[in-house]
Amino acid sequence: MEKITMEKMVNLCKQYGFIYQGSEIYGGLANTWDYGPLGTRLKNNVKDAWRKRFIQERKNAYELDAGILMHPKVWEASGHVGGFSDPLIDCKECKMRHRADNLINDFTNSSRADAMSPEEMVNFIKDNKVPCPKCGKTNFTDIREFNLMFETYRGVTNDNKNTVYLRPENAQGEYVNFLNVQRSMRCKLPFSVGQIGKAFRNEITPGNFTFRTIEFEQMEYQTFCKEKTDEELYEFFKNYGKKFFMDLGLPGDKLRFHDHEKLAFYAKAACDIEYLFPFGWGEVNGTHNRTDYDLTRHQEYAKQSMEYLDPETNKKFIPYIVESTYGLDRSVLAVLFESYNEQILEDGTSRVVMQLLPSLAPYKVAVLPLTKKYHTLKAEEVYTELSKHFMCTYDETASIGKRYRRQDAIGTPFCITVDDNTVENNLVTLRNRDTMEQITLSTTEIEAYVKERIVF
RNA sequence: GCAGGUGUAGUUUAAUGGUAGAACCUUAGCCUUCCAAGCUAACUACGGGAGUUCGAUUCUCCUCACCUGCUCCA
Repeated sequence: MEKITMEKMVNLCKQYGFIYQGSEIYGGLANTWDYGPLGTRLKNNVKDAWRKRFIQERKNAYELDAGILMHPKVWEASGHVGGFSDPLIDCKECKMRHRADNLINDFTNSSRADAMSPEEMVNFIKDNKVPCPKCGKTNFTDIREFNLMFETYRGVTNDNKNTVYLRPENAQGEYVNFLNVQRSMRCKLPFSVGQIGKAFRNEITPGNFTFRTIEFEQMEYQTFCKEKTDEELYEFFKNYGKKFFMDLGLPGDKLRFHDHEKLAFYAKAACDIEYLFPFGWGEVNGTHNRTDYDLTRHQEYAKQSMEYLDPETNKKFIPYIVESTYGLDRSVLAVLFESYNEQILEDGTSRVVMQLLPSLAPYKVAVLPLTKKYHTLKAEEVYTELSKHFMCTYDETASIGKRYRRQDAIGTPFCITVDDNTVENNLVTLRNRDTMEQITLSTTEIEAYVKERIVF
């Protein structure tokens, strides 16, 4: 089997309608991608799979759909405004860009820069002649703050007071609604609130196709709990997450845990799940123990109590949060890479097979009339009926062999051929993509046969 | 954002200072009763801009995008 490169995957995705370059006719906008008809189906199926595992099949789990635009104070409370832009600095000699805080911390082997202002960092670097790690010289630009949030404006004037931000993470939607959900759904700790939605980060880094984009979709899961249980839950979600990816068809030996040594300011523990992409290990999930940091901050900034009243002890406290975030675009990309399979057949020709799980495949069934002349009407009838139950496609052009190959290339698990036997006896031939087996089924049996095999 | 590379139909590519040839794909027709058959047609390209030139896809500059590496990643 040939190893697939990133470039090949980009072309494949374009050719078959999974993913197109964003704004392509204008030359593209860097690190934006549009999902085509098949990519959209695949993505939705991954969402549905996640929803099933994390909302439907779990007790005390609820889904939320919060706004992308939130009150600006949310981002002050969360720490994204102000203290949370990267202090970037460039070496004038070799043009290498660095983070000033990392430069100082690495130089002093401490974390002293974390408490410094940008001016203090610049002065420290000058006074101590901190060298550029690449060229060894000390000749840096001033610090330029790079805020990762996209800004937009509320109202008709571009007045600073009306600045609002596109959310850089979804979690705050759950946090600010913590008490709403708790009250209206009558939740007891621990309970979870999940959300699927877009987030935006104004990053300057390269993309690796859809792995890193400026607009991306997350599936995330916030579990509110008592402090005494959080370690246990944290471990649980790490493992539950890995199982989820394996259920998507990713093999265990291409998944690994990666514990963070350097923790974000709010986290007590952080662990990524990484998948082995062609370009190396890449994060597909992050599980964090965010402690009571976020709710405490919101209580402070909003001047609203964020406390939960424990009905057993009648004591009030701010819950701890275990967050587990799944990168949707990254999950889809991993599934695409894992599914790609180019097979050499006995006659020497090859077929590209996207071995997507039937539950994830964009189309579950392709209806193919054996000949255009005699079988089209009956085939359309079969197609119309099956379309009521799941996504189907229909193809009557070119030879039957070519049509099988087309479906192989987009991962359709089942092809149904309509021939004389269908017209006369309502019997179709169903061909399985993975086993290449062909069975004869009555038209009334197809629905049950397929439904049984597309459950996630 | 840095360094290197790439940019010709949907894809893979050829040639050229005188506006481009192919294969596959796609579409239509003929044929065809199960795995990219054949025949006949059709469609479609020099990433964008500026400059040099009588003339630029080709040379120069700028720009945009992608790829690889670095860097970064809440």
